[in-house]
Amino acid sequence: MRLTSYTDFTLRTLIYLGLNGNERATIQEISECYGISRNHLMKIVQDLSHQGLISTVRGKSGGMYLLRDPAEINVGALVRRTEADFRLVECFEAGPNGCRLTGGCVLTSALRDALEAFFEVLDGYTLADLLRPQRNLRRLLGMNSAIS
Amino acid sequence: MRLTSYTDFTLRTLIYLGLNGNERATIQEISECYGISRNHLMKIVQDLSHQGLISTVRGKSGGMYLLRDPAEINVGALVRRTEADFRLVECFEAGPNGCRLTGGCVLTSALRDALEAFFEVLDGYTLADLLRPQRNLRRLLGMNSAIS
DNA sequence: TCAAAAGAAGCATATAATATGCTGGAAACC
DNA sequence: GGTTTCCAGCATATTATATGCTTCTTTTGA
Repeated sequence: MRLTSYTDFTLRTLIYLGLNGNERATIQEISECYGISRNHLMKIVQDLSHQGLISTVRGKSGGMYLLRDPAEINVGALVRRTEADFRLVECFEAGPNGCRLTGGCVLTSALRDALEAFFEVLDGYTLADLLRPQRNLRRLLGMNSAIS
Repeated sequence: MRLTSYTDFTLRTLIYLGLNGNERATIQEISECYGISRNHLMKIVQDLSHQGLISTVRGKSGGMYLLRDPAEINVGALVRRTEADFRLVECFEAGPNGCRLTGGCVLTSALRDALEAFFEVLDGYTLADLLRPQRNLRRLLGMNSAIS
């Protein structure tokens, strides 16, 4: 039971951008800072862009920046979107799946409830909460101490 | 985000045995009933046996049966055990992991809380709860209508 | 105006976790 | 004694995910 690094990187990218203020950040810069794959990050950035969370600018002196107020970006909603596959067990999907217990099994609903509880916690966080220890985080990322 | 089929099959096996009463069930029988791999189930059964949840008997007319009262078998505890890897994100594990935010990041604790909430729900269920619609479940599995 | 910097898009490959299969062995029963 | 069943270890297949590669297009600044 784990989240994909896709989700992980999505959140970390938003944290980076949130800390970065009005400055533009490039994919190159973020991938190097976190030590993650540039290609993988590329797709994440495109998704974030399609979702309208960030704006990307091509060309020289291009890059990306947050479009929305961090307080409006909900972590739970974000994870629900990036994490595509919530099929905790085979029987989570509708239709004939082979498990003969389908229809009478209490387990399915128990797991659904548990998953819901998981997200309810995350729904209580916004990106702004993740950015709270701003000074410390900026230091960890080696950003300039002046906050834009 | 999904559980392994190992966990799924573990739970289904216990449900089968719970419904099966004092009868012995063979690996063959259970794997055919659910349409799952005999080999995979073999390992699950061995683990359940090592955990002291079931007793296995070799040889002709051998098989397995539940050792403990279903009301004493907690679903949360079971899933915690069968699902080995809870590293939701890279930074879940201690030590140097590469993420520069480690130490100042709120995300880690948010995810820990969410995971805890997930398990708290499952901790509220025992195998006995899963067996509740007994008659219906036995019918779904094609078991004899007489309950031993 | 042209070259360099940056993102866009599609496809191919690698990696890692999980699941499945295979072979041989040992115990229990009839 | 032989058949049935679980036991154990190793090998292979499958799948989702992550990474890499190549070729674009857009933008900007010298």
